[in-house]
Amino acid sequence: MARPLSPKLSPVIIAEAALAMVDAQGEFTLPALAKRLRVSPSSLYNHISGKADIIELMRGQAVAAVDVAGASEGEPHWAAAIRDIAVQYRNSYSRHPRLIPLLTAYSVRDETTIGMYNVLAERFAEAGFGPRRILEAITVLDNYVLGSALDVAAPEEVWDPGAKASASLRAALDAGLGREHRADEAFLFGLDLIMAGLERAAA
Amino acid sequence: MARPLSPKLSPVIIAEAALAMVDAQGEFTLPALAKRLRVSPSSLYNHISGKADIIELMRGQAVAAVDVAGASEGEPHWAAAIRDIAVQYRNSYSRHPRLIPLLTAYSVRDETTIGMYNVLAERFAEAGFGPRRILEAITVLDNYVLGSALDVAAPEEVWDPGAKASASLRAALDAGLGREHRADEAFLFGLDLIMAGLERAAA
DNA sequence: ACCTGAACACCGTTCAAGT
DNA sequence: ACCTGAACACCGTTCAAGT
Repeated sequence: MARPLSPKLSPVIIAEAALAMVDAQGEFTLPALAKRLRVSPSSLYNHISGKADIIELMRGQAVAAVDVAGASEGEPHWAAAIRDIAVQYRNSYSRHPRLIPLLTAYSVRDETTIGMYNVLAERFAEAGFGPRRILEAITVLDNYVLGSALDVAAPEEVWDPGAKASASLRAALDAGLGREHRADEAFLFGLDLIMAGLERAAA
Repeated sequence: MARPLSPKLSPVIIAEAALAMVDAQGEFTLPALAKRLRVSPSSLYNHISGKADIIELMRGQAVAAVDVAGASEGEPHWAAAIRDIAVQYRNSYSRHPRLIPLLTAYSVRDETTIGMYNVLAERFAEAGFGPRRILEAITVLDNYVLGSALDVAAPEEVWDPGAKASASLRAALDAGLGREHRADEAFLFGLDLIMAGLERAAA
């Protein structure tokens, strides 16, 4: 064996395989990942610096589909452009809900994400917000999107309080739980509350 | 050794020690926890069922200080009561920011948290929301609070895009970053956007 | 009932050796 | 440059043995 003619591995190949494992099982180990790639665990270290590195690669993979440019140029209204980015951002993560808990422990260096912050900042500036308010607005959106993405990842039992539910909570749970798009509808509801508030703040 | 006259351990003792470790180091292992408690690792299993159990105990510990009753009874206006709960809830978590990434992988069975959901549901019903809207509103608040708590936990470098920052983003970062209460102010800004939106939705 | 020590299967990472 | 196999220190959990 040793050194094959064409490499069996690459950062992208590793990230894709790891993401598939996380999607399926909610976690991954280096031995299992190596086995899936028909490779020895130590081989991975020729392409990545450790497990944390793989997690960062998965973040990039998940978010790569976000089209910041489209929202930035095509859309004339700043609020509509920002809303569009938030929706795309959240949808990227909800395609890999079980990845999110792994991401929360690490910081963001992903280019797509930073590109998104850039567009958001420019759009908020265009709306007339000052620097400090811009940082607050981006923070609010980021927090909300990440929290909402976590909601998709959370098991359904999060919302099963057993016998301790009040009548109002019980009715609410019965009305919404198990609905396929429950998390999506709640996300959009809240996003529109936030966007409406930001538009009023701008005026 | 063996069986001391009075037990050296209890779930609360274990949870407190584990929380102290997480606060200090961002993680904990059973061997290290056992060492801190001057006990053998296997002894822990007389009081807890595993590592996941300890994490759930820490969640309860962190959130125990939330006073749902006060907000529920004392406050006449539903929106003010709900806002107060959200603030308390978020503040509990931000006292232990490094705990949050550990929590996100597990579901909630904590009594305080469920009690909080109950009060929220009742208050929203009082405001005239229907069951489905109630579930959405609680979801929105929960997502936002958790996302905001994560923001406290995140290292400051999350917001360091290096040379890739646009002028608007750069200015925003300079204006806000490093400010002691940056995360708190952003949280309150967004919370008030959401609450204002909910009040308009109720009317 | 509660603690111990030995044991198990596993993990992430390093490194000399091979081509 | 890239893969292997052996090795290391460590982890979470189980369980028979002790009192």
